[in-house]
Amino acid sequence: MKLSTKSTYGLRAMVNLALKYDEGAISISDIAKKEDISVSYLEQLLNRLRHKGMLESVRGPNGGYVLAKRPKKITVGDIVRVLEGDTAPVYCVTNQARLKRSCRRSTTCVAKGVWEKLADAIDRVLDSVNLEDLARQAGDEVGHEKDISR
Amino acid sequence: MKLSTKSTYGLRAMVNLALKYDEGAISISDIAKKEDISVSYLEQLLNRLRHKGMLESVRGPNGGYVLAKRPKKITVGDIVRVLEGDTAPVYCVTNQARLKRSCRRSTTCVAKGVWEKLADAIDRVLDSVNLEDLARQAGDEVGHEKDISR
DNA sequence: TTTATACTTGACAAGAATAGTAGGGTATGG
DNA sequence: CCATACCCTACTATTCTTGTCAAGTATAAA
Repeated sequence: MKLSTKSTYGLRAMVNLALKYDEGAISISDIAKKEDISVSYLEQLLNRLRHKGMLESVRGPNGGYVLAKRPKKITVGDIVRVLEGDTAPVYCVTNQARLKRSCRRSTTCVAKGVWEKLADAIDRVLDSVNLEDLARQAGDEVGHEKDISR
Repeated sequence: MKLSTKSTYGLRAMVNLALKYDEGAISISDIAKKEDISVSYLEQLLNRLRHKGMLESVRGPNGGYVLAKRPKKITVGDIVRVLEGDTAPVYCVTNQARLKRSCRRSTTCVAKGVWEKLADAIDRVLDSVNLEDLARQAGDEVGHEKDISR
């Protein structure tokens, strides 16, 4: 019942991009360095996000990635669903037909109700937070650090 | 972000035991047969639940397992925590000191807030349902089937 | 036009976790 | 005393995770 590093790294990368949304393309290596993530691994994650329409890429020198939508329009849930494949805690309650595996055991169906409630709660939380929220928080942190330093 | 079969099998087994809470010990093989789970595998799960004080065992002929507490006193969360080890979606927000791994990345801390909200939501759902609830549901299902069959 | 930069893609691989199997040992009711 | 059923440990096959590596392609700038 753990999120993989795909989601946690991916979210961190996306927050970085949200913080620099108005500054043009940011390169993978910049993010990788700042977040201490392997460049090759991060490449895979960002590419996947690009294919799903959350990022746009610019090739060549000074290239990099840019959010494809405004930070407010991208939720944590969007990112996790792309990178984790699915947010459902068990396959029988996923809403992605491709992954769905039904079960015909009688008491499993009793359990199913709990898993459905759980899946709803998870989605509700993940979709309640967007990149703008997180970027603002990150910005506040920086401001706070400055206050302390004087 | 998936629960393992440990939790799903374990919960199904526990619901079976809740349904027969007043009928003395139920053997592993009975449950295994009914739920179509390997006996050896189920043994491991029930033993672990016993060590954590959720089950009591009776050895010898007519032996088996009995819930150690009233069904109402055992939540789905209790079972998942025993079998899954932990319900937290990432290690940095677990409340089990043994598993905790902290991170010192700046933007990770931004993400941490989301993971904490998620961990809370998960626990809230899992602890809101107990075995009595599920047993009652299972009982209703049976009654409903009977109604249909006449 | 050349070159360095940076994204693109696919294959591969070590390590951990999952989902079991196997096979002995121990207690106990009949 | 013996069949039943729990008890315990070790082992294994498979899958998933977490990367690495190599060989591209596109493009801005010199």
